[in-house]
Amino acid sequence: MDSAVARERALDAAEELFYGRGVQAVGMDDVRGTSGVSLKRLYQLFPAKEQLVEAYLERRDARWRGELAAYVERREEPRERILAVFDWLGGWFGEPGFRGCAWLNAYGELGATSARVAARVRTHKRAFREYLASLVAAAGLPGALAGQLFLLAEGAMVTAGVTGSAEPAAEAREAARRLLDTG
Amino acid sequence: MDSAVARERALDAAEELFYGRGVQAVGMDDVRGTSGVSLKRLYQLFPAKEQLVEAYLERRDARWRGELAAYVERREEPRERILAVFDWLGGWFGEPGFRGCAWLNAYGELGATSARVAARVRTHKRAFREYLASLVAAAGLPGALAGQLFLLAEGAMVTAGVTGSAEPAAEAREAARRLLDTG
DNA sequence: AGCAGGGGAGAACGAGCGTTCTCCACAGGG
DNA sequence: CCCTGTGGAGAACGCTCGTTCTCCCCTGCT
Repeated sequence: MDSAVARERALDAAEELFYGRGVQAVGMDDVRGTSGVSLKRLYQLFPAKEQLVEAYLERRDARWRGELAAYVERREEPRERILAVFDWLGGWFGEPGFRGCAWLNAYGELGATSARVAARVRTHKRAFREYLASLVAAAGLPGALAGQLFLLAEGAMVTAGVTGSAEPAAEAREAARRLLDTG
Repeated sequence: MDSAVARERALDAAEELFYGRGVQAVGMDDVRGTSGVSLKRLYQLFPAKEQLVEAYLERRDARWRGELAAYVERREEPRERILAVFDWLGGWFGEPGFRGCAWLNAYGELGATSARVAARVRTHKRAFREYLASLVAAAGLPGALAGQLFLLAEGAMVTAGVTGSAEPAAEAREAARRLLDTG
């Protein structure tokens, strides 16, 4: 098996297991069993579990933001684009296997013990916030709105994760709509 | 040492350590060292670590909501009371040693593996949401506002926890004010 | 054919930690 | 003064898990 293929399989397994059960509940041996990549190979590709966690978060970050942006860009109107963020969140929350925001979960588990993971979570959140800011700017709305929309989105993610309901996305969307209409 | 005193000392130590470093990063031996309560006593009072975690969350829940309510009730005007929630959050975020919402942190660490802890987190969040709903109702505002304010508060907590800044409280307050003014 | 080396399977190692056990000091009642 | 039992200190046990090591197969080159 090619190294690149092994790496993808390892990351596929890591993502499925880490996101589904939590990082600490998953051992390297579980990753080996699910991925079919031997321990020796795993440790060649990722010298320690922490680096596998980082790679998992990094790859998921790219995909998550890419899918969000692709969804949003299907709308033409700048204000509609902003609201589309919450529609997309609602779709995500409703997916089978949704277990909250991967980055917040990782931060809760490892933020206190792994500075590298904590930094990666902050990077992801900053990027998401800046993306919202770019949508707000494109709509000609005041910059302060971006932070408020960000808080609504974060609150929706965390609440959907804890309660297992997709409803928070609709609530956040409605709040966002009212903030937009009075901005 | 009286049993009741030992229990309080154990919970004091558990709270300080679990909140400050995360539950999994703290061993029962650390709790013993900090509290001065012997392991034998600890296991008499709390037959397993999970129950110590539950007791920690329960006691903190009572205090957290009590302090919030006491702060809010110093305001007379119903709308001021709602905004006071965000002022109180800002004060909390700025306290030394603030490390995010204890319940969300515990959920991130243990939600996937301990159903009892997960249930206790949901209970706490439901109680907070219902408290907001009571403030909204007392102000004669539409019930849907409560969920939106809740999302802002949750988003502020999680963002303050990850970034270490108290700023999200002010942002959430401003968003809440605008939602109130157009409600 | 012989051999060097990369890779897989899984045992082994070592640390951490939840939980229990051993041993001892000491207080209180006969 | 002895006996009983409660409690503390800390060793011990058992398990999990991250990481490494051993052994062997198989491939590809000479």
